Amino acid sequence: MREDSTKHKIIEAAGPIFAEVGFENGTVRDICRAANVNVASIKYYFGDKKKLYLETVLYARQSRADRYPFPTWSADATAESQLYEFVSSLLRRLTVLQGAPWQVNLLMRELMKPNEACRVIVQEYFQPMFRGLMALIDRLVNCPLKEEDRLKIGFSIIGQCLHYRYGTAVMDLMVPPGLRDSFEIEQLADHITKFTMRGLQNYSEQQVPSQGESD
Amino acid sequence: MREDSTKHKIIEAAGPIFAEVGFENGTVRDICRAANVNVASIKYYFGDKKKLYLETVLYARQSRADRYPFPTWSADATAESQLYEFVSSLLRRLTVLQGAPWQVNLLMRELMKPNEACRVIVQEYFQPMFRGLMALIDRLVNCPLKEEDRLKIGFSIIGQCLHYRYGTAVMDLMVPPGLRDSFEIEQLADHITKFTMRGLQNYSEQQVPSQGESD
DNA sequence: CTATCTTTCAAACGGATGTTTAATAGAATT
DNA sequence: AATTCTATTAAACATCCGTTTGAAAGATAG
Repeated sequence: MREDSTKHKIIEAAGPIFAEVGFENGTVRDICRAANVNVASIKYYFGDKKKLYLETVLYARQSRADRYPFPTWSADATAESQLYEFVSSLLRRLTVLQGAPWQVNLLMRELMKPNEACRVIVQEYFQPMFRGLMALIDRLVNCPLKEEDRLKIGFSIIGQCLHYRYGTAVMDLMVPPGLRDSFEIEQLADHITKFTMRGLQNYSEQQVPSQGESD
Repeated sequence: MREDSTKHKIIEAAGPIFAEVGFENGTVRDICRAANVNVASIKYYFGDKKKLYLETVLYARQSRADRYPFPTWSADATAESQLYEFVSSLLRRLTVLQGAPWQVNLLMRELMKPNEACRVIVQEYFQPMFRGLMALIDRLVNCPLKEEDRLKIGFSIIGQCLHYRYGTAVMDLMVPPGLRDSFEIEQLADHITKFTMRGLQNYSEQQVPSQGESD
């Protein structure tokens, strides 16, 4: 698709708008004004607003995948340094604490309130990342894992990261201004890595006594 | 407020609608049809749609606080059993893995995309819970903590829990049907508790060697 | 009963939305 | 040059939105 084609201009204008206010609240008039095209162009090129949204979401996924093909870990790196790399790159992708590019916001919006594009995104975008993480977990743990435990550990890692995106508003009210310096991406990744490493270190060797076990 | 008053009927009808589709997409006509009242009632009782939304959010907060005042831990329980109690009650509050009542969904929506009601909710609903968690963390860790570390640990715990609500759509596609039995609240709470306990156990005694530290 | 206040109602207002039309301009083809 | 296809345009259409109106119905008090 040519960079200056009308279709491309519309998608590039629709992306940030849909990402910020969602499908319903993004009006075709706003989009067309931002793209400097006539309103009728949407019917002409996409059929209707819904199809424009779908193409915009898939375009966002594609352009993110192009820019971040997939983190390739150097084979000789330690498993822990790979975990750190995974966590920090995930935080960076979500551009936690910064304004995220519209592609990320649009994909997150789609994942949280799934439309038709969600399945495609999960399969092509999320699952490969998650499989990489699961393989990494196997390398981090000193014993074979049950599938369900692998999943839960993966969710624990991802949950720690995603919370810094979901809970932005809450965090702003919880973290005193004087401590903001301690919540940069590197330090968050460092904390999450260490927290997770300890959580996994003696995963099977020594079970912590737990009350949840017996009742 | 009387149970059958018009005002009460409107709020009870507005709650589920706003919770499901948000403020902008919830129409006063839909709400009034659901409540079996005339559209003009909204102006009469609330002034306008915005004020109705605000009152509905605060009503949701109040009714949740009434139902779940705050978990009172028995003083003689071990810190770990208190952590398990905290985690499982949080999961249960969010009614992870179930359809949540509209009050929860509305509050979550408000926390993620804050309007004016957000500050009140954070202050009256979230901060007390979080303070309780931080005090619990102090009891779990065998050394004095820096404030920023306390916060990060708290976010790690809460992040693990909240991910099971945020990521519902993703999880449904990630967890094979055969493994669903392993993802009941008790087992999730058990995993998160153990994972966290290990993450904290030797928090200061022995630092895991980390690559994130030196670069 | 009368008068006053509160509550409900159908209808309409002004504006915004997604969509469609019919005409026009430009490029490509014959 | 004449024709055909593509692309763009301003304007209109039908619908929905939040809000408002003015009158009717109901309750309350004198």
